[in-house]
Amino acid sequence: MDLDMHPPPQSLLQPGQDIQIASDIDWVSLLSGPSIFGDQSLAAESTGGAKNGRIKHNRKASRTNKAIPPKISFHTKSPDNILDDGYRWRKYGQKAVKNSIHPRSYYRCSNHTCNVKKQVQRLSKDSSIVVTTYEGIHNHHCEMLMESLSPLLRQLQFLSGI
DNA sequence: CGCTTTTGACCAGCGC
DNA sequence: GCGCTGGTCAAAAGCG
Repeated sequence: MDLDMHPPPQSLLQPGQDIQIASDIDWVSLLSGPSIFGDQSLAAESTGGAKNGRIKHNRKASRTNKAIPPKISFHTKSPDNILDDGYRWRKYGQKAVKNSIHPRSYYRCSNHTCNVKKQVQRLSKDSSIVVTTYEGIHNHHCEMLMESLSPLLRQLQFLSGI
C-alpha cells in the first residue's frame, strides 16, 4: 500500500504532547473508507447544496459512497487543541457536537490549491485527549514536515503491512 | 494590508 | 413532513 499521507510527526509535537494513533484502527479501511469514528460523525468531505445561490458540494456522495478521501485519526494527549503538524491551517468553523461537552473545530489547509481538511475535538471522557482527524492528502510538501517525517512514515508503512 | 479567527446562519441527510 | 444534527459559508473583527 502506498502511504501517501502526512500524519503529524512526533518530532514536531510540543513537549508533553503524546501522540497516539487511535487504537483498534483497521488501517485498510481507515485509508480507503469511512472514519473509525463513524461515517456519520466525521464524514462530509463534499457537502452540499446551496445557500443563497452559493454552490455547495454533494454531501450525499460522501455519505453513501465510495470516493471518500483518506481519513487518518490521531489521539493526542495535549493541553493544546492545535496539533502542530508542520502545515498551516485555517479555521473555518466550530460546532458543538452531541454527546460531547467539547466543540469540534474544522480546519482547512491554508494552501489554496490544497483541499485537505482536519477536524479537532477533545474526548468528552478525557479532556486531555485531543482527537485530530485528517481528511484528504496534501498536494504540496512541507519542508519542516518532510525533515521529520521519515521515522513515523516508516512506522506507518510497517503497520500497513500487517 | 493580508491573513486568521469567531460566530451566526444556512443547508442537506437522516431518523422518526 | 418535521426536527435534529453535522458541516460549511461568509461577514466582521482581530492581529501582526
